[in-house]
Amino acid sequence: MSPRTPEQFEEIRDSRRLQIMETALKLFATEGYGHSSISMLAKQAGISKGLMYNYFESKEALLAALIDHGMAEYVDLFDPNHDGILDSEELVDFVRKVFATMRTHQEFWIQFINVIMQPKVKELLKDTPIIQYIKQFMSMLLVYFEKKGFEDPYLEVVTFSAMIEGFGVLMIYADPAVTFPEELINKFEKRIIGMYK
Amino acid sequence: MSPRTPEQFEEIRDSRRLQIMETALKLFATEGYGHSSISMLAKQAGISKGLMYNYFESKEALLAALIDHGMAEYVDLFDPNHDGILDSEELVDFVRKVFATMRTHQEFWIQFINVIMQPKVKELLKDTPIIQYIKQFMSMLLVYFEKKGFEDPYLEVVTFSAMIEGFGVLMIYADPAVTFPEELINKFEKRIIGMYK
Amino acid sequence: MSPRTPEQFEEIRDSRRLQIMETALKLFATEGYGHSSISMLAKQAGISKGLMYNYFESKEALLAALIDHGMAEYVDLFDPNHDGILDSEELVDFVRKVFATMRTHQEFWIQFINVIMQPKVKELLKDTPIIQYIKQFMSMLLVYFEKKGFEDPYLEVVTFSAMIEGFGVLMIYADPAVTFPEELINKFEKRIIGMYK
Amino acid sequence: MSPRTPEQFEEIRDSRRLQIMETALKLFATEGYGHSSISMLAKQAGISKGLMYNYFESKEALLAALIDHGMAEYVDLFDPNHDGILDSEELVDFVRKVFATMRTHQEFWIQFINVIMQPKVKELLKDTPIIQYIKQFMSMLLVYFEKKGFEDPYLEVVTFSAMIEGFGVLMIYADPAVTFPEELINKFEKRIIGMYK
DNA sequence: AATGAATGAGCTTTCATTCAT
DNA sequence: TATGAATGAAAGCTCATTCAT
Repeated sequence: MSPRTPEQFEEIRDSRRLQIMETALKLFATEGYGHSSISMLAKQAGISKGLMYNYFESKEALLAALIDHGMAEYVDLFDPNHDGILDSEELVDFVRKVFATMRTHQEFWIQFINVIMQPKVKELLKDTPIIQYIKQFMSMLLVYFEKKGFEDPYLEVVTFSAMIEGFGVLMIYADPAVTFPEELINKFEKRIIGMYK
Repeated sequence: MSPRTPEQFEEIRDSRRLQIMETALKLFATEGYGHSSISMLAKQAGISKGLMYNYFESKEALLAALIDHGMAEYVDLFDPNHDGILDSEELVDFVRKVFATMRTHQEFWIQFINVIMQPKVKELLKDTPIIQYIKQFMSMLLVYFEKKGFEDPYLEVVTFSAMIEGFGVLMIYADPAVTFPEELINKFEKRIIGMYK
Repeated sequence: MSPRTPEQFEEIRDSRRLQIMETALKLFATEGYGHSSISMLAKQAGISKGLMYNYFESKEALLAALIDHGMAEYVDLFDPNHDGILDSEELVDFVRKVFATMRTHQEFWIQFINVIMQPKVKELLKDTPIIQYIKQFMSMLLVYFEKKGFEDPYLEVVTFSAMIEGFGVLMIYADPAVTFPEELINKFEKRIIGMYK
Repeated sequence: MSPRTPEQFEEIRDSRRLQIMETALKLFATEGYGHSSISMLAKQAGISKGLMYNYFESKEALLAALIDHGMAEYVDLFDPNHDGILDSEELVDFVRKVFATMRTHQEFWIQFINVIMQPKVKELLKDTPIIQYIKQFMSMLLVYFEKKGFEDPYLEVVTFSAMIEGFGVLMIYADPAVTFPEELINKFEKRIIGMYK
């Protein structure tokens, strides 16, 4: 029982933080941010109410951290860091990564989308850099489809986006007790790649 | 001097009910159900807090009425009452109606979708007949795509659904100050019809 | 359809008043004064809320009227108007009348007692003349028992009162679905008369 | 510095619970359950409104706890745990205990009776085991009076009950500022014992 | 670092009362 | 005389947050 080193303390702090955030994500996704109380959160996380405030300044700060953390997982999706130009390979890569994420983080993905679609949360998002990344990516998409010779590139951007987002929404609305069939995800992925690569 | 007739009372009630529901839809859509208080609702509707309870048993009952009413607008979309069989014409009709709705009730549509996607609200939806209608429609779609000779009809159902839902979500996430361009809606509609008629 | 005479109007008013009061007594007795709302009262009486205020200034005024009216039924019990002296015959008469009332107005009696035992109501009672009558009657009882040669006349007053009140309470606490057996009332009445006449 | 132990927390909780219940009993007795607000209760108990809900789920739950706790004081009165048979000594014991209680817990007794006689409260009582105990006790009384050779044992049960309950009610209706004379309680107790031992 | 009792602002809801008709 | 829509004050209750330990 030697005293813990500062590093160990920090590790404990980090894992606690993460544990709280995971619990919160689950809770906010199922109950909604507004209907989730700190009491419920503390109980589900197995900690005291007071401790939560040791890790997060407020309920809203917890939400912000949640979103930041969640977005970090996705931000590089939208950043194929070749300044401003999207090529065929990168597009395919983007699609693959998106669906890989959906596949491997299915539960997290659904919960996360569920949370960021809540009106209160949308506001918070506006101040987040990811929005800039997404807009940039859209512009790049537009240029890409132009170069590919699509008749109406803007319509193509919309179609492409709608298909991906729509698929995500379908997953959310599927019976939550059932995992979305991976086979289906594969096929849908292939279809999109086939359409736009 | 003479008291109001029952008809007059009914008229008053009906218009007030509608007024409250319209205000509530707008509020719930922008603030979220959980973050909307009856105080805010009353202020925006220009009535007293108490009056709301003269028309709806509770905040949740108001929400339920909202959903019922909103769904009623869409339920016949999913009910091409030719017992169980969907033909090409009916599918085209369905798509046209969906996009017509998006076009003409754009504001309502966006608000409504915004509301029904909130977690607390999803639960309420489960007890609603529309879910049955949608499931039936999906089955009919599957049969339709089978008959049309699509290689993987189930994938087609998903693609079809994803495109429509995805487009709806895009509208919601577009800058709310700006109307979604009608020209774009037209093109996207044509594309889907072209793919599946 | 000749126009109503003023007398007829007054009759209508009086019967409406009575009807409201009867409904209120029942309601207050079963739900408690505090838990009874004017809405419930109006519904049960088959009138509008507004009309109630046409007949009574307030909910409390209705309660006061109720008590006044109820007490009027009992006030002469305590007023054997032979100035200040109670004789054997009058005592018997008193007991008979009390039990006659319990028998014939059983439902009313129970409801009435139920209402006047509520704390809020007790206060109202203090300003009522009946309290004076009861105190006078107690004094007369004391003198009566003294003259009768009881060893401890004050104890006798208490015993006498306790037996009558206690019997009343028993009736209230008996299963409300069942009428209290008349045979039992008779016997108990006889016993008291036997003890004190 | 170091956090409170679970035992300390439990101690705090227990004493607070009791304090709230005592305040509530007093308040409900004087104001009536219906007319007592949580605000008043909190003010009189010197706590915040919210804290009450940390200890009791609702106003009604508080009332139920009150009754449970109050009844616990009396339940063994009605349970002379000799299976089903009441003898002379036990009856005397019962009477003595009842009056001892009235004497020593006079204020509590009056408040408690005042509370349980309120209509809203009677309903709650129905689900309480004490009712069963009282019924059993009544049956035992009946058998006891039969064995003693009383001409009409059922009438005797009623008389016995009426005298005790009636005396209790007299105490409640006596001027609340004045303590009911102990001498009188003694005499009345002796009288009942003399009648039935 | 950790607890949960305690607070108070603000929520949903109820209800006596008013008033235009 | 009669209606019930409408009000607003106050009720019961919830919950993010604080703080002594």
